[in-house]
Amino acid sequence: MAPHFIAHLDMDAFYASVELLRYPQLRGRPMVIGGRRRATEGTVVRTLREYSGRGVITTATYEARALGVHSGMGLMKAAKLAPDALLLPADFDEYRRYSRMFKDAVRAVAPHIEDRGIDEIYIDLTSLVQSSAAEGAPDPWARARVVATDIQRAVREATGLSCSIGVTPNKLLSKIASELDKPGGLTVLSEADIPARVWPLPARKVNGIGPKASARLESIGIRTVGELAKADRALLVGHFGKSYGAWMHEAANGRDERAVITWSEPKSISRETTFEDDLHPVRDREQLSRIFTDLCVRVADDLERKGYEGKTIGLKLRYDNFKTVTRDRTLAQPTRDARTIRRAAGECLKRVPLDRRIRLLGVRIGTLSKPGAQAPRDASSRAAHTPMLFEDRWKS
DNA sequence: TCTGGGGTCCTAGGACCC
DNA sequence: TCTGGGGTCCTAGGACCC
Repeated sequence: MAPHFIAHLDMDAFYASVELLRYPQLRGRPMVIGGRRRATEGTVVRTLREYSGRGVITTATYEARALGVHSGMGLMKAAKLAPDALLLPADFDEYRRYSRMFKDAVRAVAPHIEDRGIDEIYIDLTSLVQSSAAEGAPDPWARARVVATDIQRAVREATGLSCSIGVTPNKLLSKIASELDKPGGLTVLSEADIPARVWPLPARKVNGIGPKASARLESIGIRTVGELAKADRALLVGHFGKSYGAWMHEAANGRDERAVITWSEPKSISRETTFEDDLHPVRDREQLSRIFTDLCVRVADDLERKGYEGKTIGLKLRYDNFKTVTRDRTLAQPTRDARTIRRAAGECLKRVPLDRRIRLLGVRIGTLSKPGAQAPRDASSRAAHTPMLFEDRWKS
């Protein structure tokens, strides 16, 4: 089979880098993005020391990372490590604008791209590498490197931002490769490079092996990708199940057949919020009710704006001890109406214990479809017989 | 002063259907 | 009454990713 040339492109410290375009005088200083915007929009730029409240770091500049802080870290913890690091609130509208700009710039060079969120994409370079065979270098991997360099230049010219790219025969390896030489890196790996470049890495570097799985791997003496690749398949299947265990073994050996998908339908839409202070289910019920209704309205607005309706309404609730529960309910007909969503979510609320303070409240809608389109035929009529409405908790 | 907000996918049991 | 196999939908939770 002809080899594929798949790139993974990852913007370098994306949110922070966008902010530095606005505040170039801050360049070189440790800086993190995160937290809520102040109600009083006075001084936007503060230091971590001055912050109090909930929130996590969404992006840290490389200067801040050198001080031990990283994305996902709680801001209060980060403040202890780097009290003088600058803190900026996130401006997602601006980041989305730059996201569109860099993706458009890439698309102009290499149109076959898969969105993986605001700051990264996969790009299938195969046909470009093939079609450059006539005028380019004889080695296709050298030609892939040229294309990737063109892409990096296009991104920089369009946005002023830098990115890192990995090019390999598949998505899994490219995702690993793009991280190997950040920021501004370009790492090209073929099959033959896997033992030297990938096997020494911690198993955690494989996209899909998270904190839980890597901890369990360590408990059976597997720390690196190479150790995972050489592990007995049956052992992995025994520990992680047929599907996940076998996948892990394939992944560690650099095998991945997934195609670059240029578009897919959304599966769900949700809105959630973590409160500044935990709320009491009874004493703060009016505030909760307002927030609850607002979340439903925002979900309905999102549906409207994106042109979907949905059938399964979900409630998510996180208690002060961080335990999270969800409930959902499938309606007979899809909806995009805020009141209908609110009513269904309200029914979900009645099925959840309310004996602790609440940290987070969220509303979700799934089983999406386009209104007007013929709904997928549902032979079952179970969804149609809805239980009687109880008295509304957190009545709207 | 731990731990945001938006997602996807998987598992597993029970209901229900053929 | 003692017994199938396969398939889909619904629900709850959890791992993982950006």
